[in-house]
Amino acid sequence: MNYWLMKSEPSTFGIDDLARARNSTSGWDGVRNFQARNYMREMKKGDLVFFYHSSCPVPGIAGVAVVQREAYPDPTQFDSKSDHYDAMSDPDNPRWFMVDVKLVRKFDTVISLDELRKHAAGKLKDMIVLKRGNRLSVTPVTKSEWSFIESLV
DNA sequence: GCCAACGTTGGC
DNA sequence: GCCAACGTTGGC
Repeated sequence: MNYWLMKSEPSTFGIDDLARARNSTSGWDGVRNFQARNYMREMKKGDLVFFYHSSCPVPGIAGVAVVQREAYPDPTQFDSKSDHYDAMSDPDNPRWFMVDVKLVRKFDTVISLDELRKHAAGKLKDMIVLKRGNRLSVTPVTKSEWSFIESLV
């Protein structure tokens, strides 16, 4: 089993939106970055995901979700009315993929980016999301990083 | 294949 | 709203 971190802006889709979704499950559409897409295609059902809130008053990890459905073509790429429409994508060879995730638990308080940074020289020294200039919206998390962060909850 | 220009992300 | 950092595009 593998571990991941996925970013979303809570003003668009936050952990509370996932909690309100049918079966607490939602598709994670709209990813338009090749590296992030490639990571999503590696995801297996049952993999665990940190749900990260970005571009908000307290950026950080808001809870845990689980991969419920493995990668499949993101329909928004073919919807000319969607913000995520991609005229270059061929329906016979789609560019963009998405997964479905189900909420496992919302943390009582967000593990803030500030708090994570306190460990940036220690246990979390290789964590991608703490690297300078990182913008990748889907990143792998190691087992040791995962366990350590869970211990901060 | 290089690289400048541009658009986007995301913390502050 | 600013701006550093980065990915992508497109001219050459």
